[in-house]
Parts: sequence; C-alpha cells; structure tokens
Amino acid sequence: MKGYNETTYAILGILTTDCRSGYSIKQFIDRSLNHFWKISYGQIYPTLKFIVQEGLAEVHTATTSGKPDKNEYTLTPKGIETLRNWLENPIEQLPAERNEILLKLFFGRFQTSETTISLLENYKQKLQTRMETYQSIEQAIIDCADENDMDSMYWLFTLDYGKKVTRAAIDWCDVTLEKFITKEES
Amino acid sequence: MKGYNETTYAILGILTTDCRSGYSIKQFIDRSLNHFWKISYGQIYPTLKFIVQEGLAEVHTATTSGKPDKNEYTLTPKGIETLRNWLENPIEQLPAERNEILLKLFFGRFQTSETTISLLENYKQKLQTRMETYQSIEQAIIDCADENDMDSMYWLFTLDYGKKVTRAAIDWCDVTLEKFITKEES
DNA sequence: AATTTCATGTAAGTGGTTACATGATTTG
DNA sequence: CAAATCATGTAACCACTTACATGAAATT
Repeated sequence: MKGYNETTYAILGILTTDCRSGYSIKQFIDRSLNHFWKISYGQIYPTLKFIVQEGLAEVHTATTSGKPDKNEYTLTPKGIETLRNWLENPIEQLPAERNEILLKLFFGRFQTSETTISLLENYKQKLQTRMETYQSIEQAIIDCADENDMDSMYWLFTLDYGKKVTRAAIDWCDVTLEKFITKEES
Repeated sequence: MKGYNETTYAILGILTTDCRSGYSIKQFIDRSLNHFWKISYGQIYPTLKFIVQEGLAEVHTATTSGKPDKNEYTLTPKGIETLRNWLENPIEQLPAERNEILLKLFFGRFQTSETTISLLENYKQKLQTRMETYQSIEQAIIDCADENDMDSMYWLFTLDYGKKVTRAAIDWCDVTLEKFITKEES
C-alpha cells in the first residue's frame, strides 16, 4: 500500500452510498460501475485498511443476527473532504486504452483479407453484445427509478457514454469491413 | 518473465518491419502505435530476451561505424508462425476501460453543477486536442504515403477508429453539458 | 564544453488479478 | 445435506512504469 490512487477515491465515493462493507462495495461495483470500473477483493480489503489508517473512515463491526459479522466503514469529515477535493480536480490525462484489435489490424499485411474480415466481424459481434447489455441495463434503470433519484440520472449519463462510444466502434467496423470487401471484389 | 502476452506479440509484429533493435522498437511504437499501444524500455528489453529464449528470434550484434553497437533481432520461422497464429485468433474479450471522468461524474450528486460542468468542459477540451493530433497525423500519412504502401492503409484504419470514438465522446460531452445547463436554468 | 541522440539494460515500486483459506448461514 | 450466498482476508503472481546506471557519438 502506497498512496492515494484512483481505487482509493472510487471506494471513498462508494462509501457515500449505503454500501459500507467490503463485500457490498464489491457488489455495488459489479452492479453499477461494471462498464467503466472493475475491482477485486484483493484491492478492496487492503484499500479499506489504508483508508482507515489515513483517518478517512472509521470501522465498526456490525453483529447482525443471522448473517456473519460485517465491518462497516463510515467516512470521517477528512474522508469527505478528500473525496470532494478529488472530485473537483479535473482529470490529469485521457485514459490511454490498449486495443488488441487495432494491434492485430495494424499487422494486417501479414494476414489474408479473409482473416482480417473475420477478426473484424468477431469484434463487431462482441460490441453488439455489449451494446445490448447497455440497453437492457438502461431499461432496467428507467423502469425502477423514481423521479427524484439523482443517482440514476448519473448512472444513465455513464451508460450513455458507453453506448455512444460502442456505437461509434460498431460503425467503424462496418466502414472498415466495407473497405476490405470492395478490395476483395476488385 | 512468464509467458506469451500481448507485449510479446506486439514486439513480434514490429520485428516484421525494419525495426530490429530494442531502441528502434521503442521509436516505432512512439511514432506509429502511440494512440492505442504504449510500451517502455523496462518491458521491451526483457521481452526481447524472452523471445530469443523461446526461439522466436535470433540476435546478432551489429557494429556500425559511428554509432554504438546494436542488438539486431530477426524472427525465426517459429517466431513468424507464432505471430501469424496469434493474428488469426479473434480477441478473447473487449478491452475494459477504466474511465476516471465517468467515475467522477457518477459521484456527481456530491458536487455542484458548476463543478461537474467544468469537469466535462475540461474533458471535452482534452478530447478535442486528441482529435487534432489524430487529424494532423492522418494528414502526414496521406501526404507521404505512396500508393502501394500497405502499412499506411492499416495505419489509417487504426487512426480512423481513434477519430470515430473520440468524436463520439465529444458528442457525449456536448449532450451531457446541455442537460446540466438546462437543469441549471430551470 | 554541454547537450542531445543512440543504445542497452536493471531494480524498485505500483496497481492489479487469481487463487486460496476460512467459516457462518441460508436455500434448495 | 449439498450448494449458494454472505463475509473477510492474504500470498503469489503478472504487467507495467519510473528512475537509475552506463557510455559512446553527434550536435549545438
């Protein structure tokens, strides 16, 4: 454990919701942030420990009847301050995505056109599946959100981002495939 | 060093071009693959060692007059086979991008509208800069590419991907900003 | 004479996942 | 009673970056 990284802030942010334990943080991320943020227990528990060490949150063991003991974390004023400070600062740099399909395509002169085409078709299919997932999540949010639910609004914003970017990638697949197919015919 | 990872294949791919040393591989990546693939010397040199160990390439020290000695790597038939095999296999899964701006936006109910708006504007500005970079690279490729240059075609494909996806992200910024601004007015 | 470019490499550190260990309670 | 879910944690491993060490030649 080193310093304040994005994972720390992500957990700090989640602690402002009703999720207060390592286990429920994981669930929250898997359900709500999954399309742009993933995290494993191997990060969550050490980070929670770090957060307490830094005085950003306090732990209290909740002994509920029926279920196992739970470590519940509550943000301290310092924790809230730290989170808000991070939220207010613009991101330092755009995420640099590694893209395996672009890497394969880049070395395309080493392959046959058919191989490249099937690579692109496979990629497009995966993007379409992702798009369908986004759409069904969106529908689920719209169906169960009450009017004044602010969280669901922000959730929809992030989903919209995913949808727009995925749509653009699918379009690119179509355009690129088109170029390969006309090249094959000629 | 463990096994065959994407970095290994990336380097194998570059070794099919005129780049045959660690130093020139780094240059190649910085010049041509930078928008979807980055790599450091700390990866390149150990990976080259691994590639030789696996019999995918051979090293020969080239003593050029004037410049320092250079370790030149040449793919073996096994190396070519390994690369081609990787190129032919579809990608296993879509890259899962972590997106800091979406994370910040997600916790937006913890901020003022003005903060969110300036966050989005800053992000949009960064995307626009990226777009301009793509455009000028594209122009440079078009200007200096000869008709039959296959590499430049594939290069343009990957750039087109970057442009389309960035365009979509900029659009999303506009749409989302619009929603915040109308919300502020009401 | 100083700086940049060419060239190769390593050690330490960061950020992360996977697999494992443990154990209670609930549901089928 | 077996399986799933709830719950917390760690050790090993992987991928990668940064900073450093070295040194020669070219450029300014």
